[in-house]
Amino acid sequence: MRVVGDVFKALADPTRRTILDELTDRDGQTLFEICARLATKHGLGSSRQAISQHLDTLEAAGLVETRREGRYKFHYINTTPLEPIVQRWLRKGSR
Amino acid sequence: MRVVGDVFKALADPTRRTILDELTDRDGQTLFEICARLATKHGLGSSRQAISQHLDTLEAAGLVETRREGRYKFHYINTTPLEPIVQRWLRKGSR
DNA sequence: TTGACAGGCAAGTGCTCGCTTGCATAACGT
DNA sequence: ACGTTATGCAAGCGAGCACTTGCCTGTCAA
Repeated sequence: MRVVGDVFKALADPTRRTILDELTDRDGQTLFEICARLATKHGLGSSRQAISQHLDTLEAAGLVETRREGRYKFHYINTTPLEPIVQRWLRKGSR
Repeated sequence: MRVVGDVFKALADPTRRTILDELTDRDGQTLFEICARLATKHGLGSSRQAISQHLDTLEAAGLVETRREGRYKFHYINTTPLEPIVQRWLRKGSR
């Protein structure tokens, strides 16, 4: 069962936010692609297992969806859970 | 120094999100008011010190601003840091 | 079939976080 | 002045989290 708090917990970690940045820049990357580009472009030295667990967390929150193809697993960002999150407090406050 | 990650960390805890709900419903409450209304309306049995620390976290993130008046300290919600947070990934992905 | 490649599973570790506990400070009423 | 009310500060504890380590499964090319 997926709850709202999972989205916030997934966004709490800076590495996971950078992963979402990467998938925003180039959608549908594999695990190894993400590892390589995080190291080069963002200067993060996270291991493969660490990033794999981060992707699991993001997938559990519904922010990342995956597609298997042979021995490759492609990761796609899904921004659907993002919008209603903040609107919760913006409705009455803004305008 | 206030960083972007503080906002996400502040939103990661369900109790702090409920506090923001309460301040959205009635802005400018004191610490004891928030404690009482969290207990009655939301069924949360958090102690005074716990909520005080949560308010410190929210204030450090810029989501809550305070105003001293005598022995009372009023807490006001500030939704300004909220909007640019999610827009970061919604730009390219949605629409 | 053998080896290399892409990814998964699970136990253990160190650190952070939420919460408690206990005492301290400051403002107000009487 | 005294007690009460509203809040602050700081050390300590237990649970959760990010990360590592080690091994295992499945896929493809030669």
